[in-house]
Amino acid sequence: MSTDFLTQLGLRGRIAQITDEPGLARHLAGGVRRGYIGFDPTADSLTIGNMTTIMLLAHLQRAGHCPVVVSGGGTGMIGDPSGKSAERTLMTKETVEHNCRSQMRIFSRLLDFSPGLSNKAVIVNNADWLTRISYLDALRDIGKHFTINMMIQKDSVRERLNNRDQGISYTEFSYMILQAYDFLYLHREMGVTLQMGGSDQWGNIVAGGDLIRKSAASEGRPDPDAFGLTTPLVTKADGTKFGKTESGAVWMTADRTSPYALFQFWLNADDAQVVNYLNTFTFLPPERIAELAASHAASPGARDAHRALAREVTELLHGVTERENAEAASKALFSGEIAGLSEPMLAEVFASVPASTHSRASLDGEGAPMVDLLVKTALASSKREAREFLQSGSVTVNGRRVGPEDKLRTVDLLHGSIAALRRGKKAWHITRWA
RNA sequence: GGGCGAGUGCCGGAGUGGCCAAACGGGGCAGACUGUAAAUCUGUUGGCUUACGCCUACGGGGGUUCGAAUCCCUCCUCGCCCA
Repeated sequence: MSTDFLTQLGLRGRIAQITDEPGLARHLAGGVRRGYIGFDPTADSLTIGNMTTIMLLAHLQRAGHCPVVVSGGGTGMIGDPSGKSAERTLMTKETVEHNCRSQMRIFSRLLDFSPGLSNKAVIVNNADWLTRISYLDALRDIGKHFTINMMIQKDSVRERLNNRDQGISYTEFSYMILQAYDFLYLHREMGVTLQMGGSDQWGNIVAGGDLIRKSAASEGRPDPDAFGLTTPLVTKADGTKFGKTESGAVWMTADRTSPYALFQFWLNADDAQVVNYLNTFTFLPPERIAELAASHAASPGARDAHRALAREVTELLHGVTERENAEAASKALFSGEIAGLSEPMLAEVFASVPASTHSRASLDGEGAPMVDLLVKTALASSKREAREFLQSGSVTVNGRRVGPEDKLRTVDLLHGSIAALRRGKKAWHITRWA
């Protein structure tokens, strides 16, 4: 199809580790291959952290291969100890199932599931096979191939073993075996030969490959093709957690993170990371990214790269229309000149910004105190905090700065019905008064 | 099953009868500077109150005391060691 899968990922700096690079390259060149990534059903949506690995599948498909999404309905009932400092609470079966189903809508945005396609994307749920194997079979057929010695070498396990306050349960300890079995099962039943994931999954991925080889060996079969590839975990410039904002994680669905919020998130990306993000979260060709990098280096203040990043990702996840709205809102809001906008234009711009409607009568007489308004619109979490914001001059109404004693009156309304509240530089809330 | 130890705010982590809404660090938020960036500096970070102050909080419940995060009992959870 297009560029070779590994080459493409290499150009983008998306490869952390590969089990057998030359081997995998040869293997991929030899035909349409199937590669999979597992996703934990810990929520009914996925975050942009998960997006980094979904993009691996997307690139795989674009290179002509077949991506397989494994929804962790089975493993999700156990919980992966990787990267977790504490034992997790088990989710109910119902929650896990609901989350699995709900996540499917996301994959269809980035992967092509068209029935006619020869390398169409496939989605499976590992609950389908994991819930069927018996404990005894698992111990005999799978457990035999794992030594405890090897398992306790794993970083995530070792950390928990050495931790004075947090142990690891047998349940989570066994997680690796389940994930390895996934790979084995997919290899046997669907001809999947590649497992991918974030670099924190390296241990689990290697274990899967080992299991495939060992069980083939024990049955006297030749060495099967089983490869592993991991992608670097995305971090912020300072190496801290990525994908968090004031309101929590950045999600891939509009019900949790609005297209506008998503757009803003990328627009505000650290300079040092923009190019990396472009490579990771967009399909823009490396040449185009190089151009953007050059333009950013030449004039960082213009933030062409940020804008391109925000546009690409928002469009990818929410479509053209939503992206246009988000972009228009962003532009209007931060140019500061909302007061000059026409009413229909305002409506369009604000469609993607948090909004609420209030009773016009409450503005009569004295007017509505700003303090209360900030709390009502959730721009402040308490009156005390609201006062703090007002005092420090971080709040504006329709572009005009307001103080702790100020009240909103009918005459302040834009077009007779709208008050656009802004706290700090980035937090907006539109109030309508009817 | 037995012995020992731990459970504090978003996180880490002090505090071991009143001076504790709780040191310190991180994170968050806001302000300044800028480019809706980073770094830096400043402020702030349980709730109500203009404020004096009040209320809720240190795993759950009960108790001792004028007064408890701090002492006692009990339950829960977790860790370590022994079996």
